[in-house]
Amino acid sequence: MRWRELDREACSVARTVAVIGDRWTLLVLRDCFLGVRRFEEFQARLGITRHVLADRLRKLVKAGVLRKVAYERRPLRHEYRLTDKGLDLYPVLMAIVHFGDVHLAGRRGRPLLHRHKACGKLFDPVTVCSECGEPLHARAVHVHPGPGARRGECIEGGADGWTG
Amino acid sequence: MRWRELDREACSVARTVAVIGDRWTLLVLRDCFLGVRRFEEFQARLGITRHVLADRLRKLVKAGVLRKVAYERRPLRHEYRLTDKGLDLYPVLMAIVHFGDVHLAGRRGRPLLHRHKACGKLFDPVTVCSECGEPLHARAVHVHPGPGARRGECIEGGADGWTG
DNA sequence: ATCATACGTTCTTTTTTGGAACGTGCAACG
DNA sequence: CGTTGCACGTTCCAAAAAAGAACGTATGAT
Repeated sequence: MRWRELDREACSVARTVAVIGDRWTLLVLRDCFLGVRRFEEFQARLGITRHVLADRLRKLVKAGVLRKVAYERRPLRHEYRLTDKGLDLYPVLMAIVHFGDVHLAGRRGRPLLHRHKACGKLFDPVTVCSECGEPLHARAVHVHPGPGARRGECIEGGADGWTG
Repeated sequence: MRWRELDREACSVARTVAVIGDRWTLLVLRDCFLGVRRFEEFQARLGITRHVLADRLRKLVKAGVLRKVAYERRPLRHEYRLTDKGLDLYPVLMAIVHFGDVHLAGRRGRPLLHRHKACGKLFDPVTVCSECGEPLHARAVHVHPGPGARRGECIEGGADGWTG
């Protein structure tokens, strides 16, 4: 399987990975959620090659995650902003941040704190079941083919044996 | 910034991306959560090069996400299983799946359905605030430096301007 | 004129990946 | 005993992607 075939897999992980599954793309998105919008600022903060940055921004625009907005004419200048679709990646980024906070923070503690404006408190993101509201654990979920499944892809037999 | 410098950044996204921020690694983890454990099965399902698969499994073991377990002696054979740390990546994978389900599913619908054993219902993962339990939206979160922050990294000034 | 700014592109070198074959240890078959 | 098959990799070479630095372009400020 190559990059260009990934988005044709009948698997939501594969299709999403085709969009964001790249170290630079994820870091670009992190910066987007922190308010970065301009080419030069991404480049300076990330230390990414200009060539690769141009490529990743182009791909994110094509995927509908970012949009290019002119903020000045004469000379014409653009900036990159998250679309609504892009904002929907927030849970992915928060889940990544939380894993890092819990498992990879140095002894000084986590680098960034998050405050929920609605309740005013510092918080951690928690992934819960949409139906009962209880926190989700891998072992408490059973998975089976949906309408978009294709035979022999993504899930094959009983796929419950990961426990242990 | 190169791969090998990523994990030294004072940023939970960068550190997590240093572990999982790679297309193949994410697909390997997907398969782990679907019950795949053996080299040959990863290779057959993913179509990944054996060389790259060996490399990714080695890195995941080194990162403490997977562990190598002997399931047979004479000949000695190993399989790869998620550790507790690895199981903590479940919210990341579920967030990725959900984004794919919502934004990238074909017209036939989502490829996979998830049932919560605790309540018995088909569900979607929802990311909520640990303090008030309300669903999180990017615009409702304010971010500021924590104890592990380093000057000039990850967040610089007011970082609330991503809206719009 | 010269410099600075913002947003890229071009060029060359280094690193990573794809693809196929080979190596190892052992068991089962004929 | 020789052969086949399996599980788990490693090795080798060609192709693709990334790093690093310089160049291009349009404009406005000094």
